[in-house]
Amino acid sequence: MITHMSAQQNPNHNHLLDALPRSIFERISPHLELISMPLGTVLYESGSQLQHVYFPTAAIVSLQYVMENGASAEIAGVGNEGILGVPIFMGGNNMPNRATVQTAGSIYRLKARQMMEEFNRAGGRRSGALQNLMLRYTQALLTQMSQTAACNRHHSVEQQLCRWLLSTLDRLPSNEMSMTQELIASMLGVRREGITETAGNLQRAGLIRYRRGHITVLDRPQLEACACECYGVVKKEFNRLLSHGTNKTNFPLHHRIQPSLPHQEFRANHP
Amino acid sequence: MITHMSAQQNPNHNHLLDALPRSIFERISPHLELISMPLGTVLYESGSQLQHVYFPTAAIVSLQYVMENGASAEIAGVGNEGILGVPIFMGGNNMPNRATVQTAGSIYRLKARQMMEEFNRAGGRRSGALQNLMLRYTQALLTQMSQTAACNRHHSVEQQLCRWLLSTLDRLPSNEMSMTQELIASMLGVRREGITETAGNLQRAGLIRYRRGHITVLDRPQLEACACECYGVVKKEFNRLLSHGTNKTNFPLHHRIQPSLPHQEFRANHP
DNA sequence: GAGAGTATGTTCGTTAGCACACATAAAGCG
DNA sequence: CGCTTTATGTGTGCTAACGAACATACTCTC
Repeated sequence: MITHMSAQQNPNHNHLLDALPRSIFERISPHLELISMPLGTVLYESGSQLQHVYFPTAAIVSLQYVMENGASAEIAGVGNEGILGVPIFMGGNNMPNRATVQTAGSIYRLKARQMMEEFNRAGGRRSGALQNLMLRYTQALLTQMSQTAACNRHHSVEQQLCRWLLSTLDRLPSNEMSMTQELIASMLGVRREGITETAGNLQRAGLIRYRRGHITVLDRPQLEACACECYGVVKKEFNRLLSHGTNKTNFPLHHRIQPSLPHQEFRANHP
Repeated sequence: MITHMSAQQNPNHNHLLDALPRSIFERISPHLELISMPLGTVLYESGSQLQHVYFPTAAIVSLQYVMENGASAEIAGVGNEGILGVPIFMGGNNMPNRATVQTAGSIYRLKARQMMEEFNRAGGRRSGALQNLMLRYTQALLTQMSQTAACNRHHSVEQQLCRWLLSTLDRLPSNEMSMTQELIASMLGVRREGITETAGNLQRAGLIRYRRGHITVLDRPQLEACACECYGVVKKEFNRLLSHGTNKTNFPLHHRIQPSLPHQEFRANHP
């Protein structure tokens, strides 16, 4: 169990938990278990019965879809800004996704029963604060997924790599991440060689530096300029939907320069 | 307003509305407005304030993301199995998507206020039936979006075209749809020429037949064989999450035989 | 500090899908 | 009915990303 601390320095915190009203937090905190999650842990598999929701603190978890032929693609990432196990309170219990730990760290775990009890605790005609927060997070997740869909359709590997690095960076305490190119490739659903080449370009341009299994972001603004719009869109939605009360979920969006090459249009839909 | 009819023959029905308990349905039905939606109507734009939720009956609406450069991609489709305006009850009010009518037809409209009133109407510790249903639908939507993301990453235009035809077919009363290749291309976010070529192949193989603006599905099982797994995964999730009580949302995967209904012609050019 | 294990670099041929530029033909409309 | 609009058909490069098969080099462990 943890106390409701304001300490942003505390590494063991999750923005959703932090955003809960004190009264609610105090009710559930005795049931929170802090668990250490090594890289590669599978929190749940496609179709498995979910028993818990998880609130990552330092850990980052990747939601991926694994295809019949074994290929995979990341659908969304979840770090200290979010929660895993959304289908528990949405009513479907599970989803055809796998949740894999992409960055080791600790996670708070809460039993499905306790979660549901609080989720359904309503004050008369109005829904409770936890329900409210969870639904808003779920909407942000919807945006993240839909943006991933559009991004996978239209953006280059380079743009996507930049986007991915930035969103991972936002969930980390420093500007260095422990991450192999192979792992990134499997997240983005592209070839490892493609990442090697692209990362090489970024390094030569001075945006990042890497050595065997570690990547350091050197020039964040430039990285944002190279990323596709998707990064900013998702970030803005998370801020809009989840910054309230404590400002902990409110990340500033760095200056986004837009050199974007004038693409020709795809013939928009119904003019 | 409509009455709570069991008539599956009635063209003006929406599976979510049909699945509501009679008592709830009777409360909201006086507020339902049936509106005719021509092709190309934009129900809402990215970032606009949503005022209503919409329950399609014969109409099919496409949720798309429109990129900065004008390119677009369909994120999810919504027909008589669903609802539009999910962000209203999720708490975010809007989303960075556009909702465009892809197949003309009628839609029930309900004011946001009425929707919220019923959504938050809870019986003590338990959430109401409407909330329950809406959250389950939203989870199905999550699955649809995540599947679109994975599909955009890994599957060929042919597989995607088959998937798209099938899921559109599921929402139509007959096996013919009024649809130009240009429109399909913009939905899938690919070039029109790519659709022309692929559709030509499918026609030559006898799976479909088409003429200027109309496509008829001739061999559904074959089409399913050519589609990627995504079609089945999404369909199964919708069935799992939304077939309850009345069996109206429960489509069998194969052989969906339906008496041809007279469906209105509409102008192929956009308003 | 040497070797094993694994991460990264590089190459070459292949392909799906793109961009552009048209030709043709079917509806719709006056 | 002929004319215009719009949907579809085709062709010719072109490029990003793929697949496979390697060569190199870092690090961790023993």
